[in-house]
Amino acid sequence: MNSVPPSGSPGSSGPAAPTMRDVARRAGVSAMTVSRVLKQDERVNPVTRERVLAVVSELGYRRNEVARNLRLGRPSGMIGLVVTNLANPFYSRLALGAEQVAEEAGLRLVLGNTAEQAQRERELVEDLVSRRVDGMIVVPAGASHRHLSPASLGGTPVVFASRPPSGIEADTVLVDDFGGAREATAQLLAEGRRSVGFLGNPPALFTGAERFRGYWAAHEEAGLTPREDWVRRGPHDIATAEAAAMELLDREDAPTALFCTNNRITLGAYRAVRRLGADIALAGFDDFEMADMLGVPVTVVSYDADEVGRRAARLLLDRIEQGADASKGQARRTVVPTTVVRYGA
Amino acid sequence: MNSVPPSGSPGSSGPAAPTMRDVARRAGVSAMTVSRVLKQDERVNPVTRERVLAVVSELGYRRNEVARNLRLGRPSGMIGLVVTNLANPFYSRLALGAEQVAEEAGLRLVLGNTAEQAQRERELVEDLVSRRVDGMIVVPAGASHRHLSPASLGGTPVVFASRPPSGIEADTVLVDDFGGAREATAQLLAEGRRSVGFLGNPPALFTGAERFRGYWAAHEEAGLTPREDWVRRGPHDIATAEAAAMELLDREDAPTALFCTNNRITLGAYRAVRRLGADIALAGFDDFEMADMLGVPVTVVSYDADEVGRRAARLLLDRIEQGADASKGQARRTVVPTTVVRYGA
DNA sequence: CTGTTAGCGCATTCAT
DNA sequence: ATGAATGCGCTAACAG
Repeated sequence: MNSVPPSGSPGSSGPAAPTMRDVARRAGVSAMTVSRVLKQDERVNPVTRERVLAVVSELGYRRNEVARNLRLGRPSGMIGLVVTNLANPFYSRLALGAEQVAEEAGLRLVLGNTAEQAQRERELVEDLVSRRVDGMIVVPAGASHRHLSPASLGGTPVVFASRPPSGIEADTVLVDDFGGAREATAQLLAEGRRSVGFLGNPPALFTGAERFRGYWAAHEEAGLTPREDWVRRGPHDIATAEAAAMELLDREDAPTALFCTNNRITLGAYRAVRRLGADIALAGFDDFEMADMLGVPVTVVSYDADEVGRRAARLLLDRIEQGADASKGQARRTVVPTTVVRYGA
Repeated sequence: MNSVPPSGSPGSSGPAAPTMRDVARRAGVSAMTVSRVLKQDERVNPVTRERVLAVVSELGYRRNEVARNLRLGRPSGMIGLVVTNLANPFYSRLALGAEQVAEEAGLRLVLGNTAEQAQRERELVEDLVSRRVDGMIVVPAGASHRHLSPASLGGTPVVFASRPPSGIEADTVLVDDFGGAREATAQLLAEGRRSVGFLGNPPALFTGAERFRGYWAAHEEAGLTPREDWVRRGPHDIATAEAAAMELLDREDAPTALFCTNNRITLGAYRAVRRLGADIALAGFDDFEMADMLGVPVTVVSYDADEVGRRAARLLLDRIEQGADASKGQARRTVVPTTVVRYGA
């Protein structure tokens, strides 16, 4: 599918990048000496060093890191980042956080977007292993993740982010989906909104299931049981959320509040509330700008998406440093905390 | 299916990934035959092929693409993407667009974030060249871009995105900053808002300068001259934009409309308008959700950020295919169009 | 201090 | 249809 070979140069190959030998020849030394100079090896005659450096800059020579890594038996010095949807700000922040940590360790990030397609994920991961990445961070797409086990990856360390692996053990960074949803829902209930509807992610998605669990738990702790007919687990964008909210709110026994599983859903619900002019309180996962300017009470579950990426990268770096023993040791799981923020009406 | 990695030495280095020779030995053939099988070379005995493939799957062997590319004298099959701020949705969409096109060509994306620091950009670019990327897409940060010329990059093709290079010629993809700003401002003027303030980016930024030019041009075309004291080029986030807008609007001779150079500025201005309860029309670059629900008239300059990334990637692929002749041929410049959308009061 | 030898994993060329 | 030699660019390990 995507195995189109990288385009070589069909025509006249341009002036090939100079090699160490080119530098060596021009400086009247051996390649080894050039190598030593570039490696900051102290035991090189200062005069020789200067001469070499002069030629290096004259020729615009750059050490070929690819060949270097090969010779040193090292991986590529890159880590793979496989996300499901880079257009989602959550994942671009995650990428940013991961990039920061990787950068500090001198590692580069190779990006892949799966668009939630398990098949693409498979190919991507395969390709990254073939490129000898040091490790990878994956937001898993499909249901089965056996193809992501260290074994089938030839030992390349993997860290899961945002969603846990199923069927295998591996380091994982999650958001406190359950706790955040529970706290936000509890907030609504505590404010006297006793009938809270649910709008959002399908249960097949880990985050969807967890947030629904939290919504439910908050009710139980308040001695309540949510009404199933106030639960809508279909909407996935602003438009469908708006429609679902309209349908939920525009009737006799409508709920007096809604819990939404992400900010797109919240925005859709908000539109419905505005159109109906009803006194409905909103709560939702994901903070967003303007939440305080909406004119209706909004409770938001906020968290640091960058931190998810940073932690994932740190876990991965740990594994990478462990080398062969990476597969040993317990899989670690860390949960990034959430904060519930209440914006006044 | 189940691969049992050979138990490695108890020391440090884990079970090294199997090589072609390992496969060859186990299959009782030469490495060359394995290579041929993996290359889909037809002239291999079908029986031999099957035997080899069996061992490949048994050992979980993966061809080392790094070594392969080195041997073939090819670059790494990756393209570098250097952006100034991945947290900005514009750039994450750009990345997504570039990834799509790269993916189709079988190329991977290597990501780097400069945080607008020229020094980081320099290092990043240097590193990418050393890693032998096929080419790179850069949103340039500093003022001088000579370090990004094909010459100082050893011939690695570069495409500029969002901002043009200064001092060198290179393929570039821009957004119609001028046209969009002009049209949005003209819209305000046509609606009878004859006094339009300006809020936004410093002129040092290309986009800031262009959008200001557009703002100015719209006035001239209407036979007007903007009042300098209605221009605020300092604000860079919501808070500072809100403050600047407050200061601009809360006085006798306040403008009746504001043009904002990006959506963060627009949101800040909106906050000020809401707080003052004044009849102020807003126009701004960048579309955003909820623009139609703000309760004040808002005109927005919308454009396809993915398209910027896609076009940049296509230009780059062109250059890459040209091979040595990449430096030849005119630098091409393409401008992604903008659409002005008017959201009712 | 500096050079020579050898080889990382793979594929081209030339053999058989 | 298959294998042996050779080298991509680089560097550890040994000379000297």
